Amino acid sequence: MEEKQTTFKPLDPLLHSELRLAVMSILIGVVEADFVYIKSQTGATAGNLSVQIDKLSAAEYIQVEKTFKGKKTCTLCRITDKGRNAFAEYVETLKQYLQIPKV
Amino acid sequence: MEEKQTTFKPLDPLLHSELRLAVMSILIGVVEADFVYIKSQTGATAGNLSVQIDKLSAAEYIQVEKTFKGKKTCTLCRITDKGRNAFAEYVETLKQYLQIPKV
DNA sequence: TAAACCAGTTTATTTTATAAACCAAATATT
DNA sequence: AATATTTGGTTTATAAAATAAACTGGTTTA
Repeated sequence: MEEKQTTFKPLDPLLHSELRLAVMSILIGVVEADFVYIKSQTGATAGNLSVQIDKLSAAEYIQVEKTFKGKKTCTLCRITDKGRNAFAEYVETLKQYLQIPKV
Repeated sequence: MEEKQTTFKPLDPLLHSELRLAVMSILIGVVEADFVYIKSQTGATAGNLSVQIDKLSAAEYIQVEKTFKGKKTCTLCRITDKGRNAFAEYVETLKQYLQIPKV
């Protein structure tokens, strides 16, 4: 019987992405944020952001609501409980890699 | 004049990789480690590890020395000062994303 | 001496990230 | 009023990355 990977817990690939992590980082601190705001804060292109938001949404880490701001469309994002938990776990896992003591 | 990406500093792409980060995490804590040990600690395949070690080596984040252990070849790795600095900076940058206060 | 094994490397494949091109609606321009 | 421009995105094509499969050269074992 073979022993497996004792040391490093795998990192959630959905969160281990610069842009998706930045999006989650923003959303964890606010009630909600819209596409335009997230775009400005991250400096991402609209296309890239759109794709990454879709992925986070498909995983149910965030919830996306399409509304209007006056006459303009507005894409609102909120983190879900699942997303919050995943983020917290990602942070704890990463601490092992970064040699940062837990809590 | 346009304002750019105020909030998130870019993450060093060489370190923002699960396996390369694990390798650096190991090497930061020891004087040196060999290929076989790193492989066992990370659970990586030999091929993948070989490629990632090459990349870290090409960036001079680590130094690779080919020696022998008895009659067997032995690939020794050590972190460099450049690697140590890059790792430290990566950790600090990441803290922003993870909402962990700096020092 | 051939079969299996060890320590890796090289190459091919899959996955991922990213930007370019596009679209519909709203607003501004002549 | 027609047309040009901007806004808020989505879709698609391309570039880059991660990863495993296949391979190599030497070593031990049967």
